Amino acid sequence: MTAKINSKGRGRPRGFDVDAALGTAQALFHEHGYDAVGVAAITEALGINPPSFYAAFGSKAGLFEQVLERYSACALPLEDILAPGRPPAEALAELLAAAARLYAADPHTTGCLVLESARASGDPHSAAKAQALKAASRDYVRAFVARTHAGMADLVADYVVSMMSGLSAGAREGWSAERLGAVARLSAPLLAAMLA
Amino acid sequence: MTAKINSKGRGRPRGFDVDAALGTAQALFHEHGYDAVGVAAITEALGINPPSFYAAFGSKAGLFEQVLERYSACALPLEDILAPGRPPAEALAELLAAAARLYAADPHTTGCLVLESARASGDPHSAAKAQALKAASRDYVRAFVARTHAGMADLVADYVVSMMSGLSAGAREGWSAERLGAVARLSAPLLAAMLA
DNA sequence: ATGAATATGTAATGAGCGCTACATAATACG
DNA sequence: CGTATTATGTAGCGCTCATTACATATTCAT
Repeated sequence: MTAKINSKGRGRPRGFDVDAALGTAQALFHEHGYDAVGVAAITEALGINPPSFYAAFGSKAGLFEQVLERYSACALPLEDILAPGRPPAEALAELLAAAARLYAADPHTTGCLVLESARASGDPHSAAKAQALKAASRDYVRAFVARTHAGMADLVADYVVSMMSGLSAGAREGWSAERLGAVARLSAPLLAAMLA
Repeated sequence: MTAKINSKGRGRPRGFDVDAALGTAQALFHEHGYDAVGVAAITEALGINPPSFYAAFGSKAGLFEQVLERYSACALPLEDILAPGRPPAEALAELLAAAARLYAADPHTTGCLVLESARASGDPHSAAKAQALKAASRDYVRAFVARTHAGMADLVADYVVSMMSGLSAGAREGWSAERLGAVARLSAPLLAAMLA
């Protein structure tokens, strides 16, 4: 096993910034999808050659998993929006509003990378990883609701995740942030009624 | 231009049923997606060779367009459910319920073929066709609502289409018809309030 | 029968895919 | 210094993809 203490090894130093490369790859995957982005496109965007790519990331699927985790870690701050003790209806309404804002923020990276990657296209292993991350987010919502409204937790979590998937699909077709926000806002009274 | 009067031409008769082949291709595309289904898989499933395939359908993209139109024509009877004169809130609620039922009816062909194909993956022309069909359905919903509630038509149509996309995404991950139906049913009071 | 028209089977084409051998360059340790 | 270690550049691997030449088979019209 390679120890991979990257900071200062013995050999030739790496000629490119790995973190910046992850960001570039994330943008490419987000804009065009996993299947449509080839290794050649990534190496060309990074100004490197295939061997450097494989030495750093192992494989295209491996890079994509890193990108997925990087995205889901900092894209939407679930921990902040769904803070324990907060009125659940209000928190979930803001979650949908934040999603609508985020999904249409950059016209090059519309929608949610995780939700849009959770399809059975191309590599099944990568799609399974995205589906696992989506399920984890759903469980996070479910647990947040269950603290105050145990009986409604599953149903509410399914509804919120479904609406987020719908917002992501709309964003991918070019719907504006205002248009998505208007749709997201419709769920607020519904959530308030369910979580009275 | 080839006249294409297929019924009785002069040459050698076709050795397979074109309509049945369209159905087989529809099932393959629906289960695995456009990119994941190669021409080889289709010809093998049909028991024919590539030249017969191209003589009958022109290209993979051309076949997919035919499949998309075939699906959107008979998958969900919009004209019946959204019959003019029907109470709009009730009709739209049934539309969502019917979608939930349809999307999880066959475990091999989950979700909506049109909505799931409306992503920018692989061939951009095919994705554009699916997006056009999705937009057409949205406009159909919009026109139905506008007959009685002109001011709410756009917003309601966006909401309904977004929820259908969310239901389709859930179906693709194996959610049962009951689970999808429970989510769909939540929108009924919301629609009733909007279209009072 | 003869020829025009259409479909089929065999086999291959060029392009792109993810990925890798191999030699070379650049660094750290002894 | 020499040597081990790591990264890079060049070039190409085997594979799958959608698509097609080409000759052959089967039908209709004359």
